[in-house]
Amino acid sequence: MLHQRFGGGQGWSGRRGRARVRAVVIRDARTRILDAAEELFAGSGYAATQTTMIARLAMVPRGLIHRHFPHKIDVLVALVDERTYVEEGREVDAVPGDPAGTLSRLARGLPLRASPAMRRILFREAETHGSVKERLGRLNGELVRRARFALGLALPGARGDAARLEVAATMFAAVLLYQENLCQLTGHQIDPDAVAELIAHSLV
Amino acid sequence: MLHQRFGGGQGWSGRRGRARVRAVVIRDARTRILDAAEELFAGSGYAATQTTMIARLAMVPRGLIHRHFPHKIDVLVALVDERTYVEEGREVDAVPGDPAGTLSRLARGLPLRASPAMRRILFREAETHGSVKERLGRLNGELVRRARFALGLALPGARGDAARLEVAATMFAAVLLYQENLCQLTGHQIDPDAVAELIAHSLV
Amino acid sequence: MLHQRFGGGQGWSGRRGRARVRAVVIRDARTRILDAAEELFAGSGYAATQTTMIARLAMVPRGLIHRHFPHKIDVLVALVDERTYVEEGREVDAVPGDPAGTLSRLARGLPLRASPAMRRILFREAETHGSVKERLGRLNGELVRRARFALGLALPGARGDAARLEVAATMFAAVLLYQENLCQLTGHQIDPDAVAELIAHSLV
Amino acid sequence: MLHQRFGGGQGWSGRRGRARVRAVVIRDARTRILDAAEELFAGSGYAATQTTMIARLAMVPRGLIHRHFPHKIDVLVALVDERTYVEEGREVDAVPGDPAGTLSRLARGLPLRASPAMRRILFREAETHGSVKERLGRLNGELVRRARFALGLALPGARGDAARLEVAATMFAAVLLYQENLCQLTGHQIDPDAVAELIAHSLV
DNA sequence: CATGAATGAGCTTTCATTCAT
DNA sequence: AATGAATGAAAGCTCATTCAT
Repeated sequence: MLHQRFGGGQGWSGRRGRARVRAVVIRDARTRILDAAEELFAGSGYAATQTTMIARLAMVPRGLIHRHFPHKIDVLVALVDERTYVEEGREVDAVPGDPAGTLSRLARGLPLRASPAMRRILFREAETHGSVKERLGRLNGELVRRARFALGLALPGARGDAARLEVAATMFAAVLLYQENLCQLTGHQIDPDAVAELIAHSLV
Repeated sequence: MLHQRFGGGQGWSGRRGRARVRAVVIRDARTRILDAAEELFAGSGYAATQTTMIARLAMVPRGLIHRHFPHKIDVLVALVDERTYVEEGREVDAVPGDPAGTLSRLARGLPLRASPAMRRILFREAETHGSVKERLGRLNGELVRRARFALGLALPGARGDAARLEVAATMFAAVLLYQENLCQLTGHQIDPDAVAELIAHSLV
Repeated sequence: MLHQRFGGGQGWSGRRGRARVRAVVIRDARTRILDAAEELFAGSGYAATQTTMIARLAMVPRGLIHRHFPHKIDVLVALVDERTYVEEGREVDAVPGDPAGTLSRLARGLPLRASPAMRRILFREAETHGSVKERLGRLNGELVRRARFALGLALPGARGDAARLEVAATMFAAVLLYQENLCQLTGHQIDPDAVAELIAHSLV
Repeated sequence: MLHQRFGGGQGWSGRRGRARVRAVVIRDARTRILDAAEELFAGSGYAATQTTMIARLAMVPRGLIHRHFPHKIDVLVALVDERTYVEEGREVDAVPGDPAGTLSRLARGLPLRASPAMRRILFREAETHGSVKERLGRLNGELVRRARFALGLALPGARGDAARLEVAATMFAAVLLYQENLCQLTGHQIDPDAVAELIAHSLV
């Protein structure tokens, strides 16, 4: 499993010598804990995952989890904080006259940095903790906003009226976000490019 | 909350007089338990919902839950068994040349009988118990199958190639099924008719 | 299973007509409850036997048990009261010079009326309720007393001293009482006649 | 209460210093739990003894019991495993011509290492768990086998025929095993030496 | 900082007992 | 008197959290 992570947030960067070594060790344990939690939360859900299981999978003693994360919920919060990221200001690479390509690039350059597992956690645990729901809302909003904007640029003639464009943007965001869930739960794989092409075609 | 239910399965039908009264009382308690569980499972998830909460919301003593459902998981299984229903053999009301209308009718006459809450439960707890996942899989499969079939009938000229039609059917099923989740989690309402219209348009 | 019972204690004997019929029905249910309890208490012990199991085996509704026996312990007490019986005053059929035959007859004409199951219950549940322990004590005492007396008569010359005779009587009582337990638990069948013969022989 | 224990199984043997101290503490808690359970199971029976009572008597918190013994039955199994021991291969110290002394030595060097309480538990809970019954069967079998063998050696002339010798061996085993039960339940003390002397005498 | 035994609140579940019919 | 649904106290067990080492 390879995760994109953004800002470990512990600020060990400047340390030197022995301290650094120890820091690395600690960071490793913390990372392993989060890795394990990510896998287990995505698989069985937050409530059904015991800290014991996390410790076992992370190969750390149980007490160490509570040293890094005083309460169980802090593990989830840390995952959401550190392993999902919505790039809100990024440029949309829209090409006028090519809505399909524009959406495809949007799908690839998704302003969401999150592993498939994290996306499942986001949805599954949206009610569990406010920060998860807030993050998910921001994410979906940004996706819709960007899809709307990109389609507006790609379709200068505005063939599709505003309402239809809104539906297209919403659907696009929904399918991209739920992609992993759909695949996992129903077995149906969804190709973002095909979705982009289909939605683009509906607006021409 | 108003649920469509299909065969309470108690077989009281022929009873009369006093026996009937008793039956009603029993059914009420059982129904209240399922009502409460449906609401709570949908809101907080199965694992995070204690039987005590169900009992309180249903206004029944705790022991009564286990009289009707020996184990907690049996409540979930009963909900899925009795409150979701996939009509597998139903006719598709397809009109050639009118794919949008055909999909709209399909969306309205969805072969899924399940409250919004039940749909959330289906997704959320798909991993919790085999029967939930199986039901969800059957449901999605039937939806895709019917959408595919309806679109084939509605578009006799087969303008869209098979692959695109498949994507359209899959997306249609996904959006319909996830509808509630999307609305709840992201706040974006999705109108099935608009989706039908968009997808139909993409295939013409 | 056929039990010897002594004094049903309900005093239905004199009733007539409808009352009698009803009495018979009641007594049947009560008897079936005790039969079932006897079998289950002997097999699994008092504490591990649920009243539900008794009701099921007796084929009576659960509520009926508590009509006849307000508390669960009352079933055990009734069993001990009605289905074990120590005839304290009975004559000992002793033949001088034939200690083996005397003991054999004593074993056969045991002043204990109790099914094998009841004997197991007596031992197993001796600590559970005072009345059970008291009954077991009385029973053993009577057996020892009679064996002692019988051997005294059968061995007029008093070849064995008093101490040895006491040991013989105690052993004889013990083996007779524990017989069922030993057989059930260890699989070793014990023949009372052989025991009588052996003990008699040891005293000659 | 002093127990002979055989292989505590913790493997602390090689530890030193602080680790050793901790080991002692742990072992103490576990031992106290088993001590308490032994006392309570012997007194009230397994089913009627709550884990709470064990915890109170052992002066440990309730959760600690389940840390050492995940399920209640595991406490019983551990007791039987660790606190009863049947020495199956031991030599029988038989002296030809002295059956009484031979049996006495056999009674004293009983191939069962178990406290009086454990012996009561063995009998009382033989039906509760397979491992208990198996242990009891092995024990009785070994006792009978040894008594038979010892008597065969002690009585070279084989005055008693095989059948009588078998009865003698069985009785000897039964009385030795049930000794505690008899004493506790009936108040009659049984002296193994007297039993040995009596049985030996019956075979001469 | 690291460890895992210790702790107890709180969960599911059981079941004797009650009670309306 | 008969019935079985209802009731809740109490059991076994789980597991997040604490804490001594």
